[in-house]
Amino acid sequence: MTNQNARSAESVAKNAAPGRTSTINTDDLIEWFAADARDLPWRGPEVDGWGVLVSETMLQQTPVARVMPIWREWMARWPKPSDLAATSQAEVLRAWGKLGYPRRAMRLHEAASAIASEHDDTVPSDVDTLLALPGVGTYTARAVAAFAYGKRAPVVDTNVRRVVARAVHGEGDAGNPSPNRDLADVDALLPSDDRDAARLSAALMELGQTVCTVKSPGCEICPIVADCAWQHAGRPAYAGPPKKVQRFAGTDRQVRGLLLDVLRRSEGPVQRPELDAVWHDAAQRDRALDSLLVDGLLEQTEDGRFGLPGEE
DNA sequence: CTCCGGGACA
DNA sequence: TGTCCAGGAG
Repeated sequence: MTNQNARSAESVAKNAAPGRTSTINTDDLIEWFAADARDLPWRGPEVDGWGVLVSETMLQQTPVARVMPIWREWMARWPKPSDLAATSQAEVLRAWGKLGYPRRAMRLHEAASAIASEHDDTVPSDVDTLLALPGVGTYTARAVAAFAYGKRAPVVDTNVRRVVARAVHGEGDAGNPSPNRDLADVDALLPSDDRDAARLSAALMELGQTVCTVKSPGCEICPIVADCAWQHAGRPAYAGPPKKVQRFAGTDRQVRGLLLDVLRRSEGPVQRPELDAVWHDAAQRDRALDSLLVDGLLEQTEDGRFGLPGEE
């Protein structure tokens, strides 16, 4: 195992100066991950690119605990992209359940069709090819390349951004996302070897999720605390611009969720009054219903009822 | 920059 | 009640 970021006398000296950029010991992090990583189902050796793509899509803005049962069910029902592609949108939306952001399910369904028809039913390993798939963005494309195919690709999610902001830059937390800067920061940390780089990417995410957390970081058990610029700077509080908080209660998002839940739980299309019952504000209800139709998450039947797409 | 779900936990 | 959670797209 090679390590391009071995700690040097110079970097240790730099670490001692608060507020300065530091270099973390990537070997320590990789070793820690090998010993302490959680045993998540999509990390199994038998999991292929499809399993990783499904897990990464489900994990977008969604906690691990909620994803696990749904991911297992999907893998059992649809072990290959073509299996999902052959399924109706209505069935896919029901199986997505209450994971949230159901447009993800529609995009994954579209991606499965593209993979089946254009990529020989095999999830691509090339980042640019992955990026062309619906629902696959900067994060997911690199996560699949690294975790499924062991490639060297900077994988930057909210956790990695926080770890880098702290350990490398000595800041309390990351500011607004800046994709190019974030990718460059992480790229600079990655060993040149593909396998080691992929392991480090997984380790950085795991550290941010389980140790270097937002509220109560476990610095006392952190494998790279000796090199952490934030630690050396006295763990300063976040000093950047205030982060934007999105409301949920009372928003169109909530109404859309309530409407869709009626359809998920019904056998087939329902009459308008059944939908109207879920929300008091008629104008907002209509707006939400219309947006669901526009998004293709709902369809209207010939006789005026509403149902999940692709349903009779 | 705004919108897009939903649940758990302080 | 507020906050966070393996983001992506318009």
